[in-house]
Amino acid sequence: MDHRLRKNKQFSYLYKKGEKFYTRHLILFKICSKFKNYKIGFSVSKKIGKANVRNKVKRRMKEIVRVNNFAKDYSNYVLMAKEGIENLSFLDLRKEIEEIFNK
RNA sequence: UCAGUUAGCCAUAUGGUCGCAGUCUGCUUGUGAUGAGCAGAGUGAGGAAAGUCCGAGCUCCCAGAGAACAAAAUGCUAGUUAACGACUAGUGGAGGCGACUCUAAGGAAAGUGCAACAGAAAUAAACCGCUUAAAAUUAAGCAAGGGUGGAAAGGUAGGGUAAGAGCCUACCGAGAGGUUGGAGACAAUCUCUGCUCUGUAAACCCCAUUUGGAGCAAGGUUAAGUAAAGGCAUAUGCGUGUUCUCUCGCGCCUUUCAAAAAUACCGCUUGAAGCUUUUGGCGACAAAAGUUCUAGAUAGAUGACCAUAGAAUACAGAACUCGGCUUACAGACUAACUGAUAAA
RNA sequence: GGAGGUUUGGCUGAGCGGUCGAAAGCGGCGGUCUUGAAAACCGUUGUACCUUUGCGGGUACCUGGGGUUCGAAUCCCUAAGCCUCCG
Repeated sequence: MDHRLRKNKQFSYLYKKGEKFYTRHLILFKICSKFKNYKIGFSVSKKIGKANVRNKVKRRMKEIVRVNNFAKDYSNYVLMAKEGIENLSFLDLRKEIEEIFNK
């Protein structure tokens, strides 16, 4: 099963209609899905850093969500990174993602 | 040993657990169509992948040929290259004790422009001066010294003179001509000319050489329109820098709407390719033989944890593909050479 | 990925290689007016370093670094930041 969001349309739909949660370095958009499946997309803007930094942040977020299985409900998510996230360690990032999914 | 110069090379490795993206094979299954799932095998970022500063391939547009103009680029010589504004070897110039490094390096006597302020004067000659005569003014001669400036009529020394001056001589510099060496840039040397003619071309320009435009978001396949509206207009129009000539073709341009539609597939990775050896060349590089196939995504693939070794913690992530240039960078290693000190 | 533009004082924004630390406006500060404020009018106003008891004076700075030129905000090279566009 594919659990990634890939279409530009789906992203803009979530940005418009989704429910928002904030922490210091993250924003989470959430909306209920009509299928019995969850999907999650990751967004890291150019403000965060150069290409290799952005890739690293995205990989870490993917890894954390996959290992800890945070996204359980049948919903669609977009996890957006804010400035400053590139300086967090792996463990700090995990704490923060845990926090935002508990909200 | 210390300080340096140049060239090259590496850019963590090995093992384990979970996970990602293509490819191939096998099995299962499905759609209007492309497919989807599981298992196994094997592959998976860089020296700069970056900046996009040059040059090419490739694709589309420009109807074909010729001429002129415009615009842009390059600028010592010879070579290398598919090509280049790159590279190599040299020449001239600048820097360094040296190894060596840097160099947008054609033309100012084709023409035009500009040179603020200062200074008497800026391409031009007399402010302070010097000398002689006369006597406090003037006349004649001079350009050595002072001062201004980035630049002031070749420089230094000697002779000469009323004072001076290439006025004369020697050396240096400059120009013209010859000879020799070199493929050439140019170098060496000889003779002649006492030798006015600033700087700027990274101002216009002149000379020589080169260049059609856009870029893979190019463009194509499937599917889907002989859709609608407006403007110009039947050759005096349009045809990708402009103009002209000949041949030729055709209506041309703009806007809006529709479809899963910035979609699916192709383009997409075998290429002026890499590696090894030999030969030619001072070198850039070329030729031959053998050998290898080694990313191809499209919200965009490499991460997390543990162990061992360790100097490796930097800069940094392919997006059609090559050749360069430029910029960023923790460090490790190798070779050759230079200077200083010490010892033999 | 590709193509282009731009950067000048606290902000906006002119600027012919020389009189330019730089026009003009907004803003700030001081004054006039007012019981007080606003508006209006008048004046003034960049930063850093050095020097001076102070007034004042000098040097550097037009995104950073080089170069051409006697002289650069302006011309050339190079790097950085910001902005726009694409079937």
